Amino acid sequence: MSSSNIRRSMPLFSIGIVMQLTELSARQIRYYEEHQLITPMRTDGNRRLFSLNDIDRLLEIKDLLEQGVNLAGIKKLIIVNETELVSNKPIQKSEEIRKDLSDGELRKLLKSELLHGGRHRTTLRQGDMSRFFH
Amino acid sequence: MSSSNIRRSMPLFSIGIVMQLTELSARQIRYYEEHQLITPMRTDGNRRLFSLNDIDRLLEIKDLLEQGVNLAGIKKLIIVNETELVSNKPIQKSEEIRKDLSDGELRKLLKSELLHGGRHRTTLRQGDMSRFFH
DNA sequence: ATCATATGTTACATTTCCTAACATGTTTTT
DNA sequence: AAAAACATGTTAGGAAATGTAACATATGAT
Repeated sequence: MSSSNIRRSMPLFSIGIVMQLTELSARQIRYYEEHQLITPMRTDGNRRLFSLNDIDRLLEIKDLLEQGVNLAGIKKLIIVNETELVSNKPIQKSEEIRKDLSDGELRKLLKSELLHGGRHRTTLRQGDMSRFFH
Repeated sequence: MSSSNIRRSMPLFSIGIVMQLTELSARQIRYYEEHQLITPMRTDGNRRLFSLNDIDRLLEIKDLLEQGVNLAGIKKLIIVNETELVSNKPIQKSEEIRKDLSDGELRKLLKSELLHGGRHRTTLRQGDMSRFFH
């Protein structure tokens, strides 16, 4: 870790200062911590201590919230950004959760669809069709 | 544009078929279009026609929604992904919207904070402090 | 041409997420 | 010790995503 990163992650600020710097309420700041968007250090007396990275993160959160993004989305965006910055590599296309449909099933559906203009009731699971159209 | 991309963006499917393939309601699909997450073609009679790209996009939307991301967040994530895929370059750090604080103002605050442990009431706009800690 | 079905649009009802407000106890400062 | 700042918990209110329903238009089959 570079010396600048060490400095930027050094716990420095109380929540009161962070409130002023970010114009967020204490409630909001704690709420974002509760949802693991920031993880400030703690003093012996259990007070939060925020680093410059925490503050930047909070400003980014505030920015995205004002654009209507919710916490779940912000979390993903932050992770993407960090992965980017670290690896400098393209992001892995959103997890391939799509359940597979057998080639046969899907070909039949498509053929039927294209021929008849579709008037059937087959219940289908979601599937990625990219294999069929290169 | 490659021939495969042409094929993947060819308008093929009615909303009924897309409902089956994605297990989304028509209401949902139209809602996502309303919020410009997809832009299917239209027939002369104003019926929607979806491409394979539209379907993949819808599956991605469904996936992210199930993970709790709202539409604003999905829009940003999709844009990020597409930018990635096209440029294959790291993403630009989320727009530098942060209003500047004069160096003097901020230095004064930090000094006061570090020295006194902060007991002041200055109203501050949000600012990026990275200039002060390299 | 007619009929049945799919789709389009619009409006209202319902549920979940984020914020605000308050209460209470603990730590820190002076 | 008294005051200020902070921690945690609970509660209530407003906005977003979806369901549902009503009615009009388009499409395809016979």
